[in-house]
Amino acid sequence: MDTGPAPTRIQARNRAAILEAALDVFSAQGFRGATVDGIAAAAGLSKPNLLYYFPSKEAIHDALLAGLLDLWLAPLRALDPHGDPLEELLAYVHRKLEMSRELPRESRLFANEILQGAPRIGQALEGELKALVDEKAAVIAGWVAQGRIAPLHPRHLIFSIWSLTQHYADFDVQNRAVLGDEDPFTHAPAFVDTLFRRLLTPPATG
Amino acid sequence: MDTGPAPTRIQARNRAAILEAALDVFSAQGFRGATVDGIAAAAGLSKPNLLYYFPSKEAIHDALLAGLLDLWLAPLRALDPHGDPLEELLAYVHRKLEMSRELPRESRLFANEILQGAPRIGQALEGELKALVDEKAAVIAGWVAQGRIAPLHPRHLIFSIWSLTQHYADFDVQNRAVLGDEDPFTHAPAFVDTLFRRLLTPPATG
DNA sequence: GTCTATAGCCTGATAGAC
DNA sequence: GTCTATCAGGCTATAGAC
Repeated sequence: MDTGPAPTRIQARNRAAILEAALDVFSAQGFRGATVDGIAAAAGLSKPNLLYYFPSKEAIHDALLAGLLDLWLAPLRALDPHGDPLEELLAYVHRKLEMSRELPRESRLFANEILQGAPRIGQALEGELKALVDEKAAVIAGWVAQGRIAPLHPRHLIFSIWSLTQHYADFDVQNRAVLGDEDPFTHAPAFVDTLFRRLLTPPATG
Repeated sequence: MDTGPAPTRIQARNRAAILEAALDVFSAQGFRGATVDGIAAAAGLSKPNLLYYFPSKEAIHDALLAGLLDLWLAPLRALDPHGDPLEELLAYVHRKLEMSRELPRESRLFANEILQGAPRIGQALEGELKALVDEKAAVIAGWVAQGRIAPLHPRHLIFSIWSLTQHYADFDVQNRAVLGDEDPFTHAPAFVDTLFRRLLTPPATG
């Protein structure tokens, strides 16, 4: 009854520790910069032991990216076509900014992958990502057509939300160098709120 | 008269070819992902011949980054305190966007370095970059105080200009995946122009 | 100045004892 | 399941001929 292939508690724990350590290392050093030894050390395992759980370095990386995409798209997926346009979009912006604060390693892992030409998730970008953006861009275009938000290019609006919010994770080192003692996240929420409020609010008719 | 250490025409040409090739390779694969062999092949030289011109792989990378920082800061440096605020800032935005279009490799080289914690240019960020941003942020704060542009956090404004414009270089693959056949740069200038115009224009007084 | 050949190191992955 | 020991390949850099 206990000799089957059911995953042990230890197995689950070690797999999780490996993925956690790998996220640390891959996001900070990129795929090529990372070493299996480094990941194993960070996970508290020996190198061969790590390779008992994952067949290769690439398999660890793939497992991370596969789990990441859904997490990354969730906030956009949550954009409600039947909600108030300005509220929905601002809520999306704030969720994304919160993710940059809480999950900067995930953001950097993603940025590393895109920056180097998306060799491992290019297909997902053209498939899953494009489909979702198409769907939500149509919603935004509808809001524009109804005059409920100011006129703008829906897909570039989405790009601007991605770039502004993820910048606070991906370029954190630079932001801190410029700001000195001030934490970048102290004023970021108010700033992006102001920016998108002014961008999206249609001019008062009269 | 020709036995001195004066650099030959061939020397200058080969050095330039190496830096050009290195920019290709480093920006696409990161420092660790790049190989000296790959750079040498792209430059049309043998590996030992390349190492005759630069003592090490790191020396090539350093030479690239050193030449890059001034180029990268030039548009912000050109912001004229005595010009029209909205015009000056929009001109800055468009210069940066133009650089993303014309020099995407430089943008990606920089992004790779920042993303991985700026191990090689951290000092320049806290020195040269911070000093320039401090200076220009004071100019922007003055414009805000005079009511010539809408109130906002000057340094976060600068962050937003960086992130929005550089996004078109660094995340180009993703943008193209989402847009399909449409070139990202077709509508980018109009979009960022609209965005910053709405952000910066003070509400009409009445 | 440019090449071939190679030294020496690092790294991903495996063998095999326990 | 976990370890020590090690292989095999790829990499940076150098030696030495031309």
